[in-house]
Amino acid sequence: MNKIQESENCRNCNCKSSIFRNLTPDELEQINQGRYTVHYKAGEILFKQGTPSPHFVCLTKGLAKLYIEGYGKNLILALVKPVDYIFGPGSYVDNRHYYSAAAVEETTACLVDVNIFKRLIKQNPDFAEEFIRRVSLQAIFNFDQVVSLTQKQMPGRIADVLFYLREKIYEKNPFEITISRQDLADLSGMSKESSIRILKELKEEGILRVNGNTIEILNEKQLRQISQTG
Amino acid sequence: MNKIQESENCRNCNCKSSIFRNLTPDELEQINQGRYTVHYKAGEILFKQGTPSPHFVCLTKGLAKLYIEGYGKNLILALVKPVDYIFGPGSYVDNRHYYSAAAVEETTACLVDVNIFKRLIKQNPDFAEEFIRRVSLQAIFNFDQVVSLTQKQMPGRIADVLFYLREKIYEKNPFEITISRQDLADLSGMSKESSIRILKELKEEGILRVNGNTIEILNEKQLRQISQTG
DNA sequence: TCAGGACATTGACATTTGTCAATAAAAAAT
DNA sequence: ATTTTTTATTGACAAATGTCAATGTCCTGA
Repeated sequence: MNKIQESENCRNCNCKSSIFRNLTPDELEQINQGRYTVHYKAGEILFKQGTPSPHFVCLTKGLAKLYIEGYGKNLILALVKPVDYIFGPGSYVDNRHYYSAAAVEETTACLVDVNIFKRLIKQNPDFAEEFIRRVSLQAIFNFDQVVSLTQKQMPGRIADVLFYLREKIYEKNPFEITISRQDLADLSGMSKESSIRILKELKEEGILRVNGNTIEILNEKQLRQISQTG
Repeated sequence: MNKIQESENCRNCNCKSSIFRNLTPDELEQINQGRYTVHYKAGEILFKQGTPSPHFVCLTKGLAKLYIEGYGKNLILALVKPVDYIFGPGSYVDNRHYYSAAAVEETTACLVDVNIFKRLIKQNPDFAEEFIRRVSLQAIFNFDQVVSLTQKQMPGRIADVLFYLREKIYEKNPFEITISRQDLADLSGMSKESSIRILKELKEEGILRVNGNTIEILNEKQLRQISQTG
């Protein structure tokens, strides 16, 4: 479907995360040495919150969700699609995962030894700076999310999630979601019944077209308005 | 009141953040060159969300709150006390602040030119690694916070904030809060009326002693229980 | 094809939480 | 000391949201 293609070797691979752009061929070769590829079926868990975190994970195919297992409910922090990576804060603290990750679709990932990654961070200042920049972007994204979750009412939260799905994940409109209604709820901090109801209301108001898992944003302006109003 | 004391010079200063422990005397001198001290009265704003972010800010006295100005409400992300620093993610993205900071008490801070800080990050890999470690700790803290805010009911959220205040900010019990009830509400994502009511209920149940701004956790076990139950 | 299971949908209802208005208390200013 | 202003408190009520139970739909495997 697109030009992304795996390679035997990180040097020639065109499905590596752009975070690696500052690495020399030799450094890429070091990454390659400590790397292996894994396939996951939809629903399979990549790693569980609380377990050791020995890998930098780079998604080359599919879709994964990152979620915190809270008190009865889950909170989905983000969806990750190719070519992006998963590298949680625990790697620099206590080598534990602070969230779980699961494949939403059939997924392929490259795992890289975390120590190699950290060694390169210390060796290559440009790489380190790029890494810090990405961690910062992540933090900014999280700020938006926490404001949405704590200060907006349900329609506003659903609106934000729909924009996120359209702009960052599926990148088209209409888009066919591969996540469940429960996932939609876990992304927007509400019960699945509520997420279904809000979706239905937005449909009845003509703001969305919803047909099973196909969603189209019909009235972007009004949805944007709902996102703002809370 | 304590042994913390400012100095003319970062090298001899014993109120510098421990993040600087990996710097050489020469590097500390570089920090010192681009540094100046500022005093703030209670309530004064250190910087506003959206404005340029030219400084690494290190608190040497007082207490500050970091808060996102959302839709009508504020969300307090953290309180910062000496000797700790404020350095938001915008510095590595677009040089803008993504949250505001205001003095809660009479406060003193050292401001350091952000470019000097970033230069040292690139020069000194140990310093860079320590910085990444701290950013990671921050992220982990934020995870706990977002779970509390999105998955717990009001008593659980207040319980979490009370533990935070006792363990991380005032570091004693009983403790006298210097933040308002509105701030308490902004920390726990609710209206100030609700924060007052929950405090009252916890008092009536004998879990807290509340007298004006003095709070004592009387039944830690039960409060812990409330935090867990949601 | 059919049975079983997972996911989606809906309605009724209880609970949680916010809003508004009134009052009290405390702090700041004159 | 007194007024003014801010902050804290309380109660009544409305709105938002979750829970539970029933039902429908879709998909999978025998």
